[in-house]
Amino acid sequence: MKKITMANVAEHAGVSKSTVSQYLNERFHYMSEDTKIRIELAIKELGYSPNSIARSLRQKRTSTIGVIVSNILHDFSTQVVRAIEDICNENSFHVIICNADDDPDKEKRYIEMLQAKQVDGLIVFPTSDNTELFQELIAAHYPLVFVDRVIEGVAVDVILTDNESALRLAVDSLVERGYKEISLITAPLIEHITPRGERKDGFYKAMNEQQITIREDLVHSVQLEEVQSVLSQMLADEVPPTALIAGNDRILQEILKQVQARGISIPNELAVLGIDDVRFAEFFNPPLTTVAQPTYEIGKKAAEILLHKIKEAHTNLDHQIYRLHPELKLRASI
Amino acid sequence: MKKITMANVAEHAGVSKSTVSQYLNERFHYMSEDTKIRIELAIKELGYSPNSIARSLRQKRTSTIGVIVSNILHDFSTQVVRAIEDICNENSFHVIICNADDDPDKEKRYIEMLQAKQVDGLIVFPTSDNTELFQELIAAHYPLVFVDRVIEGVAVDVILTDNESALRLAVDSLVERGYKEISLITAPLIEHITPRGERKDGFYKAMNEQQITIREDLVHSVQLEEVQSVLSQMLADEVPPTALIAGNDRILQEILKQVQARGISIPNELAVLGIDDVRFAEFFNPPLTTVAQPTYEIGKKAAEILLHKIKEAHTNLDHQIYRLHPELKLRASI
DNA sequence: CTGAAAGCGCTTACAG
DNA sequence: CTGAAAGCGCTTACAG
Repeated sequence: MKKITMANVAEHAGVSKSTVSQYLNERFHYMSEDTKIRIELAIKELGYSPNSIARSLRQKRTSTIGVIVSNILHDFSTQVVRAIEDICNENSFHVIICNADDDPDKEKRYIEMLQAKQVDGLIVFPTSDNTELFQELIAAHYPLVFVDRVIEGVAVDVILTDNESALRLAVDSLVERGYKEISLITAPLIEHITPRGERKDGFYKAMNEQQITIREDLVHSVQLEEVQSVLSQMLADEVPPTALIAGNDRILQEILKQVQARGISIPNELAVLGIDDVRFAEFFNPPLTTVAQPTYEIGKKAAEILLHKIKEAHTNLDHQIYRLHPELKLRASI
Repeated sequence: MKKITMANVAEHAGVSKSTVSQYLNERFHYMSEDTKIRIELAIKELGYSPNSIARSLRQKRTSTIGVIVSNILHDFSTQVVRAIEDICNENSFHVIICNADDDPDKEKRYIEMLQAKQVDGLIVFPTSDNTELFQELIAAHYPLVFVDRVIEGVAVDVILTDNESALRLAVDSLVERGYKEISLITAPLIEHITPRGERKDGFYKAMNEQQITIREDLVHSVQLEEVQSVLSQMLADEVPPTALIAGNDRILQEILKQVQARGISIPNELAVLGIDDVRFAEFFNPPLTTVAQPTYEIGKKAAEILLHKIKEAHTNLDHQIYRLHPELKLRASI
């Protein structure tokens, strides 16, 4: 079966390619009913389907956007992506998803790949090492939106959780219940990744507001692999923490592994509160109290802003940081 | 910033477009060192990046494959997709992922969209209502591979878990531990979806081999929303089940919700075994025994077969069903 | 109301 | 060793 092209349809219907093209693009202004029917029939009989590659080349747009997530293993990413897809579907846009695995080189290659594929715009959960590349894109008025992370020196719209609020919700709900020896474990700060820093800052602020003494030995920013040992160490302390805040879903999982292995009873022996409303929170034993990020809203907003930029003839360079509000999911682990 | 094209580079370097194209495609056979350097420089100075849309139009291939998953909410899908991406990356292929949400219409639209985008091949977790469309693709020698589901009348390679083995592993491990009142809950069979049917068949076979009487009132194929009521009903029975097999990850979650709500103790009051090694199995309380599908191997095999077909000049129509072996993850819930 | 022609940015056989 | 020319399958201004 050879590929059927517009030329074949035109010939079969006895009209010109231009007319077929008009038909496909629903520009029926002056088209006679007869022509319309003949083209419709020809398309059906030949089983024609248009080549959008050719169309994109000519039109210089692809109706496709690219999404580069920093790490697809976080539930946060999948949920945000889901929302982006919904909004794009509604607007007849397609989405290509790439996973940078928190690797700036991979991120760079994906940006180049997506540019080569002529996507109309980009939503990125950025790493912090491609600042220059991002600046170039912005200088070229290329539609770009960041999610989750603010990069210094990159003047672009960013949509993220209000991380300080998230930690205030967490700390306040623990303090209300009388917890004082509160520990926070986040991923490493060295990489200057926004949520981590903001969550730590938020933690300090909220603790101060509650006038709880912060014990520096209970605040850790470590790699996933180190969570276990940091935790063992803290639990072996003379005055161990009575409550634990997990900075994200994967840290929470590490914590729960140890809780399980040691048979620690939640919340009697240790209260556990996670940032990110993991899927198993509801039916875990006990059900886990979490702070849910507004993932759907973040994805929705990011897609809406990006599509708006794409539709504008000339993207203006205004930009803004949108902090969306998290929600406490009070369950039984604190 | 205007888009730089190959013509600009050629002019800047003082050579023809053909030569630039040769350079980009690393056909250096006869190219003088001088020319090479001039082109290299021109590319850098102008910040040129090739337009792969134009390239694809000319070459009639995109080095991109499409993947249509039946339902992205299953961990199974994400894991298989991850493997597909890895293999494609290694082979410089790109992947466009679409989620059909178990909706044949959506599936059809995605197939058409991906065809329009001229993807070089398709990996599909098929619904059973687009038989004709699939047959057309095959008749046209279009590279196609199915994952997870066999569709009657569609002669194509299928990669899936050996579902009968999966249920034999499940049943045998329960029987070994003395369980006799074993219940199975799967998703509805009406849709003729392979794993569901095979798992049920596998259950019957394994139970017979073990010479355990099958109680039909403990075998259910129901919608996700009905899992709760079916379960309540069974547990209220005079002789309630002592062990429960969840046909997939989402059914398992429904079961665990009820277990949690009623404070049922696992495995003392009820043993629970899930098909699909969910991420929380390891640190759940108690850790959950599961049968893990060989997700990575399935994705890898599917991608390898598809890429092989794409590289063959003329796809032959041989086809085969590959059943890959599942693995029992023995933990503490049985 | 419809068609001929140019052009999107590449690649590739062919000529020299 | 390099270039001129044709063509991939569309869209679009323009002419009639």
